Amino acid sequence: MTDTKTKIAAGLEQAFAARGFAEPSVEDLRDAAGVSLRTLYKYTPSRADMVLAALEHRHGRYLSHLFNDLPKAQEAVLDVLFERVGAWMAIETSHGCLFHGAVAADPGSEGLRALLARHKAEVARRAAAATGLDGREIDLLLILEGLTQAWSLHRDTAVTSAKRLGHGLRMNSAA
Amino acid sequence: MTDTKTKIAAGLEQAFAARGFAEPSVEDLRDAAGVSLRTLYKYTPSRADMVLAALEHRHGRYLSHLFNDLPKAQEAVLDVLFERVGAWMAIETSHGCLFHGAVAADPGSEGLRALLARHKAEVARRAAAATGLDGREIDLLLILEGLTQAWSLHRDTAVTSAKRLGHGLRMNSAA
DNA sequence: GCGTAGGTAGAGGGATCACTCTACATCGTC
DNA sequence: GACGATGTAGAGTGATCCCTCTACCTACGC
Repeated sequence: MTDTKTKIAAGLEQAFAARGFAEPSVEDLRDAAGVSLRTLYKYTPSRADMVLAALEHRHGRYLSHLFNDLPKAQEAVLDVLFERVGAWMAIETSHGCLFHGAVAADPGSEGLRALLARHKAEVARRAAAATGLDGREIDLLLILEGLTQAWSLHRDTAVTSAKRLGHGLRMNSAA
Repeated sequence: MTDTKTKIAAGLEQAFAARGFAEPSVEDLRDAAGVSLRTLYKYTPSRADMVLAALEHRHGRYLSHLFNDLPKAQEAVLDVLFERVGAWMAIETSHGCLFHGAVAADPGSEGLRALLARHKAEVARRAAAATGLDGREIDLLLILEGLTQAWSLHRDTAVTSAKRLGHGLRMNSAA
């Protein structure tokens, strides 16, 4: 049996991703987590902690999805990354970044903001490393963010647009 | 006296922008709108309608802020637009796009999704028209979205990054 | 002077919610 | 076979929330 903590985190992540952060009640979250209310509160002592646990779990899954088993040739990596973002959106979330959504739902939480910053920084860092575009972390992050947001309205068109912007990035990288 | 409807919409917009969509109670919103509870419900018969009214108001203000009094020379317009986005974020919102935030807070609302789509489509359309980059609406939208999201973490660095990406866009636009 | 339109003030209902607590089940270990 | 750790089941509590409703006020046209 998978240990209880990750089972809870996985269930919470699914619930928040599917229904947003405002709507699901703690009892809904209990059902999604597949444990009793007492156990749920043992691992996540408040509803805010449930949000944090869900995002922490998603962070790990997102990094794996994007960066595992990338092609060796660095020129090919960028397109693959953008395609994987599109695939992630199609499978996991119909709308925007869950981390930004969590902060938007509760702008007063310092813990959420810190987690968001950490998540984005690590995505940008690993994207730059994987593509060889060191020093261009923020350019990469901007395209990735734009793709994530625009995908919900434009699907594959947004992916090809991100690829085009990414290629331009590599061109004037040499300059 | 400004008419009651816009006074309410302006107050609601400020309240949601400052405190998110989940936290403020209807009584908080009443205080922000500066009217009585009865009048508030007369113009916006449910809390969901209050969200819609606030976003409708912001839509108009955002378009004015971005597109009024742009320079005549189209080559200069793109940079001005990105700077205005940065200025908007600094003044109006510390975090992300309010429209995306509203959808994230209540993913089930069809009305919100429709409003989001309309808002983004009009921003992209007018940005393309103002810059002369017709046919590149989605590229422009992707940069604008990326800038809006990344600004909260990287401030001016995100603006200069958007400018760089925008210039690349113009270059291979000739190709 | 009076009616009407559009406003204020605020109490109250009915429902929901986050969270706690009691009582009981299961299982591996000595 | 007793025990401690870890789990389930679910009722109860106090607070909060959205929304309605009654009662009253003010400005203005005729």
